[in-house]
Amino acid sequence: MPTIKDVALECGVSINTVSSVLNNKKGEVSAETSRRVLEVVRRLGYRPNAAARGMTGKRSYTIGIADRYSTLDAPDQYKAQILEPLTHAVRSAKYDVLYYSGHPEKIGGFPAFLDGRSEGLVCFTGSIPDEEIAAIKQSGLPIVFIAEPQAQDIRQSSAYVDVENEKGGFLATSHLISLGHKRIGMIQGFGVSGNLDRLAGYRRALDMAGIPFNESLLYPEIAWEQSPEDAVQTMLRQPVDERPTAIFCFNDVLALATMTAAQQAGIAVPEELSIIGFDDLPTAAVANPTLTTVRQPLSQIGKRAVEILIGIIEGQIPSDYHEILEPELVVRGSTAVARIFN
Amino acid sequence: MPTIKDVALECGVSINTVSSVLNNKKGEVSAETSRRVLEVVRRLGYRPNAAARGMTGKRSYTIGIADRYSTLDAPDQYKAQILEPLTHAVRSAKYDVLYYSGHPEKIGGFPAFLDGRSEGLVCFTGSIPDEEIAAIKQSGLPIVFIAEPQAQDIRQSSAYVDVENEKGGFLATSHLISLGHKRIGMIQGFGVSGNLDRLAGYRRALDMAGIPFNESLLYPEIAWEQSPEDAVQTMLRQPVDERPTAIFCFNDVLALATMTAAQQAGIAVPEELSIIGFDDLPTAAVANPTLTTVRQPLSQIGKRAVEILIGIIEGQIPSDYHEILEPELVVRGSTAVARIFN
DNA sequence: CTGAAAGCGCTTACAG
DNA sequence: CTGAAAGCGCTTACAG
Repeated sequence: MPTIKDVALECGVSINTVSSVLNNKKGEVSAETSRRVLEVVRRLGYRPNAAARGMTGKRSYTIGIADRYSTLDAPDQYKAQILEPLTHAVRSAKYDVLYYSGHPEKIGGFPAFLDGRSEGLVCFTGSIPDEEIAAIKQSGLPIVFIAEPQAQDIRQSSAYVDVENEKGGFLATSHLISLGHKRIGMIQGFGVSGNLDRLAGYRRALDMAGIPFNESLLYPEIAWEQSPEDAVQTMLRQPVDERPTAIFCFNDVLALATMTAAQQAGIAVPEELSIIGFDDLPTAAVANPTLTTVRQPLSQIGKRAVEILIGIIEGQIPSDYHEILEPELVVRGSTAVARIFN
Repeated sequence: MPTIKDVALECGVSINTVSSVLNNKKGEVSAETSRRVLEVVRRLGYRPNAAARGMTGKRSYTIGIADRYSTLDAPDQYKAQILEPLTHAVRSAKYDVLYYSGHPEKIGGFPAFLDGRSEGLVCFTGSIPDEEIAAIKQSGLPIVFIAEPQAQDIRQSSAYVDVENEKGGFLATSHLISLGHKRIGMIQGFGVSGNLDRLAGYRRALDMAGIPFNESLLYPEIAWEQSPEDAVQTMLRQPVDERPTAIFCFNDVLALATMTAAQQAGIAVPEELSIIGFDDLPTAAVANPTLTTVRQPLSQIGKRAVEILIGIIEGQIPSDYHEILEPELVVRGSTAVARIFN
């Protein structure tokens, strides 16, 4: 690859002159010289080296995506739904997108996200360990979280985009209650504070309906991830008048796994067990039966995250700006009127 | 952000020592010093600046995506289907993905793809002007094209992944012929040589069936992109015994547009007009009627492009390697036995 | 309007 | 085992 020196030599001018031409320093270079330089630049196919420019404080117009790599990494519809509009928005703003592989082994134990190549970061909260989140925050790099960070101090001082989780949990649970269900289970997620809010919404809906909260109907995510079949079996082993007739899963992936496991165990969905998810992934609409769920506006989340980040980078939006979007109940085929004895 | 100097100062060692520790020069630094350096690195949250590293010839483990930005840029399912597995494959290999916005205004007229930030490029052939493709090739940067490049010299000397387009065109047309169609139109795409191959396959199928090729049944893409309705109307204005009873569209987007336009014009699909597309985008399966099409293994294309590119970068695959994948006929609801007088 | 010099943050031979 | 020096390719004041 030719360097600025090659161009200067070929033109018989100094490298400063070439640099001035390329950076549009108006009035500092004669039209004639400028023309000649540009011609050589074109002929040689010269392109300023981004690393060298970066060293001199030039902007890179690059936005990084911070997401932790994992070898288990299955195709993740949740992220894919966010990433597409996100990338699109970045490109529309004429920035580049750097998607870090996020592999921890790469250099020491430090998040590569801070390697100076990006002017700002969109961070998938749920997939980054808290200590790295703290390090990223501390660096002062502009950042927008997708889903609110767990730690309160970080949350308050950070920009993030999220759905109103408490309301989502409330909508889901209220829907089940409106169908006559009284023993409503919940599969709880961990790791992100949004999941606690979904639980809070679940409890508020029960309260409002005068249904006492029953801790034994709360199932931890972990068991379901390891083996949904076993978890369902365990749940069904409870006496008929104690087991749930409906279950609210903190996300669609788990809801779908639960549905499959229940069907394999001979439990009809929704006739014997109503299931409601959260997210509204594309798969939810084509599952069998189709999955009732609480919709997150994922594409809006991706788009807004970028717009806010660029706003912060360019100084028009405060760095602790948050945006909370509305969840929406999407009723489909996996929930039905309660039929089993209550 | 702290620099290597800060770390050295804090440790009371020279910057070379810090650098040696960070780059794992075994045996060159005492265990004790190393430990101390690492401790300070951690405490300061120091992260080597990628730009500075890049300047000294260090590898960046970054793969660039060359794709031309356009303001029209609507969500593009074709690219999205390729990009997801592509990104996934890059991350699995522990490389980062740099998705260039590709906006031409950015610096002079030169493809930013050559700015030195990537070790190799995956290039969407169809969306990059030929002159830029030539510039990219000339740079010597490892590159894999998605869809074969038009210019023969470049094609022969380049690595690319593509579907067997001629065979795809043959499969599509043979399917229509097997349903009894004789007047089979084709909407032709331009810009990429693969489209010529699809046309060649169309002609071969006609030949084999002894159906004479009729140029008036060839419709140029451009008219259909500007206004599918008008194009359909023009087509239907032909006398009943001259207009096509079936049409092969070079891609699904156009096939879907044609289907909608035909329906709006009161033409029943597939009863009065059979339509077959190419690609098998997700939308094809949920259209009404569902779209018969020739499937490209898009996710395989994305994955293989990356694997080949990394192979080239790491010297295990020749830089003119090509891989041609099999197309597959997917029969759905938009094609039916010919009923109109032939 | 043009050129010589310093410096950005790192790594890599090369001395000690 | 550790440090001083050069250099990567650029840009930015600063002289002329």
